[in-house]
Amino acid sequence: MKLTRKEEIVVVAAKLFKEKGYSAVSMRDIAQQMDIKAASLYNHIKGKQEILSSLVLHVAEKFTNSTQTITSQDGTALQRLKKLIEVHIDITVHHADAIAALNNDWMHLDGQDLLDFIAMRDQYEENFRSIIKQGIQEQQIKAKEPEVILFSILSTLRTLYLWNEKRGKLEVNVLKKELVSVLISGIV
Amino acid sequence: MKLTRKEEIVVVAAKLFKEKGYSAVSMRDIAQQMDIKAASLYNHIKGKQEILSSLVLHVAEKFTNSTQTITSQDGTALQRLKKLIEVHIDITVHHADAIAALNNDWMHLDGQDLLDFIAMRDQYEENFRSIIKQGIQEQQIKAKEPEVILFSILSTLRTLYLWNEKRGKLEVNVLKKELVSVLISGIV
DNA sequence: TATTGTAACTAACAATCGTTAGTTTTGTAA
DNA sequence: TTACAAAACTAACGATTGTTAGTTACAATA
Repeated sequence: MKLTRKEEIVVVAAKLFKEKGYSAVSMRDIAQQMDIKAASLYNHIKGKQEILSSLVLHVAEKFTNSTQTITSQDGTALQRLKKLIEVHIDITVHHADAIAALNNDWMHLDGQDLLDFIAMRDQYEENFRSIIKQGIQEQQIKAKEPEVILFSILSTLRTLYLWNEKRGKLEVNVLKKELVSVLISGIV
Repeated sequence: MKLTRKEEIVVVAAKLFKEKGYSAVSMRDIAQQMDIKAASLYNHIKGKQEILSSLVLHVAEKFTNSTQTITSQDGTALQRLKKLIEVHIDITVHHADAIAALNNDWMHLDGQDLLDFIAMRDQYEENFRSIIKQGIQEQQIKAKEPEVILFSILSTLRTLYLWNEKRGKLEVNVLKKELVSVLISGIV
């Protein structure tokens, strides 16, 4: 599929944001990477903020929709949790750069974009939390602090983008299987 | 213990860096937070870079020294792993803001500081990795991909600083016990 | 061929950046 | 009270920031 010029800009910017963060990347940096002048970017985008919000909100929607779907379908808590991990890996593999911005640069969103993001993130976490609590109630999951379990799994999934480059040799399906096993059954 | 004026600046800056990242925080922001003018900061520090390197290198040394100590002492792989998690929690609780910079702003170090940091980080990871491999060899740890186990535990520990605020009610010793259990024995 | 839309350009803007120089205030010790 | 050092100040610097205005190059369409 062919990208529009705007999409090209967003892709290039995402790669730079991942390296140095949103604030440390100038419009001139982005332009240089595309072999044009900074002013030319404005033929395609409204401003720097629009690049960030395109990047972050798009992938945030993916995550929120995924958890929403999984929560609404039936299945045991463990089946849902497994599915959640797998979906997370899929999205990460295909949108690693955007996830970097989602993790590290979301606070530079402004106005309604920021509010929308926070709402989506909260909803996402709440869905995740309810699955864990369901699992504890059904005695499929150990009765540990739900927040400790939530945090532990979530932080691993969120940081997966950093590790995706070094994945290299490891095939996606193997990664899914191993990570599901480690996160759910532990390492002993 | 009373802080020097320089240390005060570093503490204040760390808090701001945590919120918006190193690049998005100006010297005027830091000065304002201390109720002085930006130029006055330079009576105590050489520049913005020095704030960052004080912050990051100091806590990086703590981590590297801890793993080094644990690796050099005797004990089974699991005992070491448990100790490693506990030490990580201790450092996080006392230096949450510095860890934010260590995680998110290390790439803005320059020159020798950057090289020193990378060297310490690599050594730290290598120590961690060797403990896991030792555990697999001794059949105390499941024969999963070592990198998956390493990454999974490490990303949880590294992101702990984000979660430390919400910890609130949860006492440190309880957190240690629960997190060790979740990371090592899983959740089922 | 003439027209039109896309996408590049040059030049410049006001604002903010980290930082320096030189000066004044403040607190402490002689 | 005087002397000195610490720590603040004002004013300004050159560089870089995101962005705008106006113009030009080029390809597709009528």
